[in-house]
Amino acid sequence: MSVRVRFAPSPTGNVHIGNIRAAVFNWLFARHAGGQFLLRVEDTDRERSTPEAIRTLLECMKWLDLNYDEPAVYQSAQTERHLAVAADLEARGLAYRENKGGTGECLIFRMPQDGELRFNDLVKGDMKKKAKDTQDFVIVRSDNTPVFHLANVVDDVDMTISHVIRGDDHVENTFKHIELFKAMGAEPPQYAHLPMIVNNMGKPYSKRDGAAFVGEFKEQGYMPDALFNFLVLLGWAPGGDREIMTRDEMIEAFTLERCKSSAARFDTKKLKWMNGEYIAKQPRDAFREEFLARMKAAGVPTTPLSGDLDAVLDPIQPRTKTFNDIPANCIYLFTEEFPFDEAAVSKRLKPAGTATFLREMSDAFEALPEFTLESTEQLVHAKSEALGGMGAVVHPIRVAVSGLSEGPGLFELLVLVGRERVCARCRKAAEIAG
RNA sequence: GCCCCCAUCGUCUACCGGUUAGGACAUCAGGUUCUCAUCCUGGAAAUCGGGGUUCGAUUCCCCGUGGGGGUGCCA
Repeated sequence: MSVRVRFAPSPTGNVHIGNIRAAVFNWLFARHAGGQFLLRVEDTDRERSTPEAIRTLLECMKWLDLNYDEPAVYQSAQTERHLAVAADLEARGLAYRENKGGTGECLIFRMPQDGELRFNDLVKGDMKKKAKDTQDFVIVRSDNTPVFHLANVVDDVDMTISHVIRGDDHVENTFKHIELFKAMGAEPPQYAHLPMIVNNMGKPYSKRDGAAFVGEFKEQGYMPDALFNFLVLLGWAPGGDREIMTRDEMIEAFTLERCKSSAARFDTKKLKWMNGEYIAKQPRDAFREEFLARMKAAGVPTTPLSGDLDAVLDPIQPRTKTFNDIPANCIYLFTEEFPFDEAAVSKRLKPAGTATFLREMSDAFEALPEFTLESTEQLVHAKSEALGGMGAVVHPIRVAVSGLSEGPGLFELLVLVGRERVCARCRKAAEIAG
């Protein structure tokens, strides 16, 4: 039987990180097996399933490059089919009507009462449950709309899904779903239930724990490949010591047998580290594009005060952890209107004598026959001997010129800013220093 | 309450009966460097508890404890 899997989210306007992880695993599984990965939009909730919400979902898929092999299926278009199956089930006595809860008659599917129900979960292993511990369940509401269980199974049958890979929270549902498959005379798919992604408290990861939706990671400046790679490592490991991998390597190595069945905590620190690794290795063109977008969004000019853009990007790219910290980290290279970091000012500019020192430096820079990496370094070295250490010279200059206590190498920075501006900034900082 | 599942450093994980229990993030201490980032070296850091099975258990089984999930005319 050929491998056909699906990602079946309901479009709510946001795609939860745990949900997209399921999509990632489905995608990897399909690609590894050379099968099909399909998208089914479970848009039966008319309230929340707006065109906007669907667009957001599709954008997330695209952003993470989770390409699907057939046109997306919209569940809302299958309602007639769901109800037809329900009617058939009722006609065959497999479901019955009852006014449960007094809101009108609904259709209830009959679960077996004797024996044991079981299935082999590809991640969790042999799963079993006594039939008496299960309950009949509603498949069509009193307002004649199909319930999730029915719609989900009917669609899986129609789409000839071979493997259902989904979150842990569906384990119990599986016993119901399998009975539904059997009632429809269909072979149940293979199941694989993925562990949940939890927060520091071990609770399901939610908005309260930080970025919880794919869109938020995008906004915060994470690269899709980095997020993808990080997500893959939550509940799965390729074996050996590999962590940062290309998609092809992941596809090659991915198997459900290597999936864990215990919950995984979402560690933002590691994601951030990984993102930095991906950004550093990113082609310059892609980085430049993202850089420009972030600067524009922050309202910062995108033409360097001097030199060409790539000369500025050289020292910036390897230092960038997330795209959204770009503007603050290099604004001083693009405008004179840059802020001074308070802590840096009090530590490096406030000490007595700094004002005088900066004015001297300004004069000294002015007097240099040429303003280069070598000449500035030579000058600073000379000064440092008189002042007891490079640090005493380098730090105040750095803060004066960039407003920050960290960044590219000082001489690189000086040349990037240019002599004229360096001198002006030193004098201006001298005033701040008092 | 009842049902189901899970359990290795702080975190993500490797190990599929015999290892000084490995790696990564984070962290700490050095080194390189003008800062930061990078890079290099080193440190601290784990098998939830109790029973079995076995010559030998992190690994297999049982119980306990802890955590999670389910128990909707939500999905």
